[in-house]
Amino acid sequence: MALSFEITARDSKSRARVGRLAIDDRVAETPAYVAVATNGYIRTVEPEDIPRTKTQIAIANTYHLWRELGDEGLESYPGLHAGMEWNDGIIMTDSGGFQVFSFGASREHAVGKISSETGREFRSGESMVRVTEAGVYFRDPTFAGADEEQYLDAELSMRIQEQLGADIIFAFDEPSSPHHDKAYTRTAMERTHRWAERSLEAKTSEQALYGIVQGGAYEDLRKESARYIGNLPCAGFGIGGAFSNSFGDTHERTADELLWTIPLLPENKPRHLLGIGRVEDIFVGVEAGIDTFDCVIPTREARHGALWTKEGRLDIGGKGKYADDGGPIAEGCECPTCADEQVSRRELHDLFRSKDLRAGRLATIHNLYFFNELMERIREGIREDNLAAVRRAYLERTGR
RNA sequence: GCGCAGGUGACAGAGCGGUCAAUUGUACCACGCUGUAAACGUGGCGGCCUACGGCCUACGGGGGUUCGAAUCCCUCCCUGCGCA
Repeated sequence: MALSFEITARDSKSRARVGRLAIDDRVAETPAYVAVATNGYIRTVEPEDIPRTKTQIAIANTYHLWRELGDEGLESYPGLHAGMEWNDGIIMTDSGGFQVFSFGASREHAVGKISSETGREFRSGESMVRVTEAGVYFRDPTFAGADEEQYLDAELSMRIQEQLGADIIFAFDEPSSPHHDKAYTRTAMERTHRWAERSLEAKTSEQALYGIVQGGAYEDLRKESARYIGNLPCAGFGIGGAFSNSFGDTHERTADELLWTIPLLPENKPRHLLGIGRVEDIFVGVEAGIDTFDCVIPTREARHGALWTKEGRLDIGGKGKYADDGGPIAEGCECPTCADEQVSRRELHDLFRSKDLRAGRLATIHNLYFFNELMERIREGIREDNLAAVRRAYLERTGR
């Protein structure tokens, strides 16, 4: 099993490129959108739906699968391709590094909320993780085991990722947080570098390992991290700790971070932007030279009733006006939901309102298709050296 | 006709002398979601106003008791169940 990456076209006005990412006979054309399948499946969607959404790559999560399956469950896990009943696509696993942030720093400034799943109230302002040089302790009441704390480090992350059997795996990292100052951001970045070395060292499989660049919003740190990680013998590179306009950040800042980082990474290896993004973000990333993106937006927002179109995001599940709208979700959309099942805005709205589980599936299929089609258009745009036309087609009507 | 139980905001359903414009859920409205503790979360939800405060109208109708009533009493109307 070996990753190959071939650049087949370039944009003359930006760093955008078209590529062919292959792992054995699994192939993805890039730039590509990666569907998020945290727990080893894309929520609400059936295995047979995946190819119909033009999805080429999916990403599952080490931490959440470990939490769900436990050590024993992992022993007998048949692997993600079997688990997802999806043999043709490329599958990645995130290392669990993001949970260091989402259970940690992101909670420290978060607004309190209640999980309806567990009925448990999680107070904001309390980190649930303890980061040490060796690894991270998670205080997670929803963990399969009954232990007070769960310990995860680079070596264990590699072992779990090997058991999960994705094609591409990520180094264990500590994402930078917009809540941290420069000194801590440096500390986390340097730790991430050491953990990347340990991840490479610990890996025994043939899986392609991506190192992760951190460094937050600081130019010197980003560059330092890109040089460091870029020099490691990784199959590809992830760029982490980018939040676009979340957490008070901006698209411009994301663009800056990418522009500092990417020129320092090997030209002929794939680059993945972790956790981003929305349509505007995709253009920013592609033009900066990103090859793959993963983001929960298409799937999560679909379940929340929001449908993505060239007119922008429509709150079909939430807005009463769609009860009287018999039109298609998106004019001319060729997705299975719109073209095959011919679901109207009204029908979808009614399904959401009646809490019908089919709503999430239909919406998820549409959104995934929408983003995958966007990527297809972007590839065409780069090949034709007219990315601007694609940008116009997607962003003009939303005023971005 | 008699007996019993009830009539509370769009609906369901708490409250049972003051801290009640009234708990909670649903519905509805607005907003949010970026390596998924999210098929979810936050806020609003009688009207009016020179709105971190005030005024009015409100707990089936009417009338009482009381400094004060959604809460107690009388009466009328209505609903459900039981007996005729």
